Amino acid sequence: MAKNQLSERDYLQSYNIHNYDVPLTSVDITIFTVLDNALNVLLVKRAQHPALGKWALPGGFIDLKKDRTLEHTAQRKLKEKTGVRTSYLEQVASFGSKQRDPRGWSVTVAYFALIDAAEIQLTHDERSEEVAWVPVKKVLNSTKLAFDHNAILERCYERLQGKVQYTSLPVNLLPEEFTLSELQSTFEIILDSTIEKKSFRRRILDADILQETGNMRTGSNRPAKLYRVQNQGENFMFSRNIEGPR
Amino acid sequence: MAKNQLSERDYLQSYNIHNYDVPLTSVDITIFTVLDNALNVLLVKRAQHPALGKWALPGGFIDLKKDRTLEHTAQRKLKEKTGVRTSYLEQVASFGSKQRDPRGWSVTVAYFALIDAAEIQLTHDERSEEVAWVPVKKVLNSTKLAFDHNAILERCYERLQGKVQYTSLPVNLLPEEFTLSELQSTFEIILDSTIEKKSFRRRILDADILQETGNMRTGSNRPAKLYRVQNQGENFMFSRNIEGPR
DNA sequence: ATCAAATAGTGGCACTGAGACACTAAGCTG
DNA sequence: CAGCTTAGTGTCTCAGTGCCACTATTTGAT
Repeated sequence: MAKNQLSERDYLQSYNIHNYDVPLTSVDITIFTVLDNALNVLLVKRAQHPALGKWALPGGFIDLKKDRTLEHTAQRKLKEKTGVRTSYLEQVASFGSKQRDPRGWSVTVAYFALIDAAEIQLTHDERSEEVAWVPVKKVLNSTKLAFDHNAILERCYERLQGKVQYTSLPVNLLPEEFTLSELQSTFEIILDSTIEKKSFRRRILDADILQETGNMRTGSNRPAKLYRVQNQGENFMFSRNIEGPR
Repeated sequence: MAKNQLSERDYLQSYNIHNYDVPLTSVDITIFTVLDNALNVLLVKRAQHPALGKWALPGGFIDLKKDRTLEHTAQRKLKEKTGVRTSYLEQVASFGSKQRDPRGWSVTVAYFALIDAAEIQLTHDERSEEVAWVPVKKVLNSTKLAFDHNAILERCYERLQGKVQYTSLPVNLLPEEFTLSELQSTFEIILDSTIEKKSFRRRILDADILQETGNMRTGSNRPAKLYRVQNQGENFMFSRNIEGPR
């Protein structure tokens, strides 16, 4: 073939993506937080076609100029909605099909993020989209999101629940200092089940994830030790699944 | 904005993807098999620019006409190289950046597949690419694959090793009937470590994944019971990690 | 002061599943 | 029949967890 006799340079010179049929490619983020003892997710009300007026996960197209990597795109989206820069961010899966977007074949790369709601205020962004925290349960039970965002949310939720079985991910939903009870409660909210106190404490403490800050949380009863994450934030493994008492 | 006063129909009518800067989007597959007591991966020698002449994971662009979903694209690629239709196929992650492809911003969705090498013969395909099984270890140690395919392979390998800790995935690398020793050996090859025989058998058997076929594998010593997968193939969970003896 | 309520945190036993490893079982070969 | 090889088992130990009752420390009401 003639093509193969071209040098790579000449080939690249003559290459023009606009000559090909390519899918739309975007990034969507499921941003979780804990609010009022429930796991919430950040939704935006679409201010543009398609699916105008519907609630959706925040997301959008890759900016070929500004974004260097997919993760960068995700971080940019996160920042636009929440103002948060540092946060736990993990790629979950990509969803692509001919059907999922009325504009045609499209692919979206889904991420999930964990943030401490207390630290941020939602950003009504320039396109004046509404932004809101909504309980995950409520969304899954009764909200029809734009595109296939229900399916994406479900997958992110599954992933979160799955990882919480054997990692300390939930620390990312709390402020820097927290008590073991607060942490346990966060685990319970995500797993939607109770955890036996002693087992939980043993596991967390034995895993050497946390370090005492020396401070105490005081309230209307016995004060509790405050902890912070040990090894610069990253998640850490346990040896077994967590199960609640029968 | 005027745009918001359009009906969705009019908006879609006027929408043309060629007016936007979009990334290239493709699908790549890491096809694993066990050959000569080693985990092998299928590589193709690129017959086209870019990276002409380099070894790469099989993959390619989404066919917007023929492919209905990403998974369909992956299956098509798998079929083109191996002729295999049914096989374990799992999406691993997407890799996207400005740098990874010299043609510009590109995203690839990586899958991995497990097949029984005995059942297939490699297809020297129409573009006359060379196709070969190569030991994973060898590739990771000493082969510079095209694009970021080394990183993709590593991630797929990690995912495989990870899942083998708590699922019965390796059954997908074996023929329909197999002995427990063969299965154990497959686990060991993937994990690159030995597993204690009794523990392995207890776990697999207690997990209720397998069913005896009634047949025996005979050889130059005591015959072994043959098993097949119980519940139509899907993987199944164990309760703990597998660890080799010290 | 004292006591109750509430949450923090611990002691300690039972159970389960995995590691270890020696043992038995059943075929083949010479 | 002895000896090799691989299949498959018996059983002890040990670690991590479930369970649940117990102690500890605070606030606030009486």
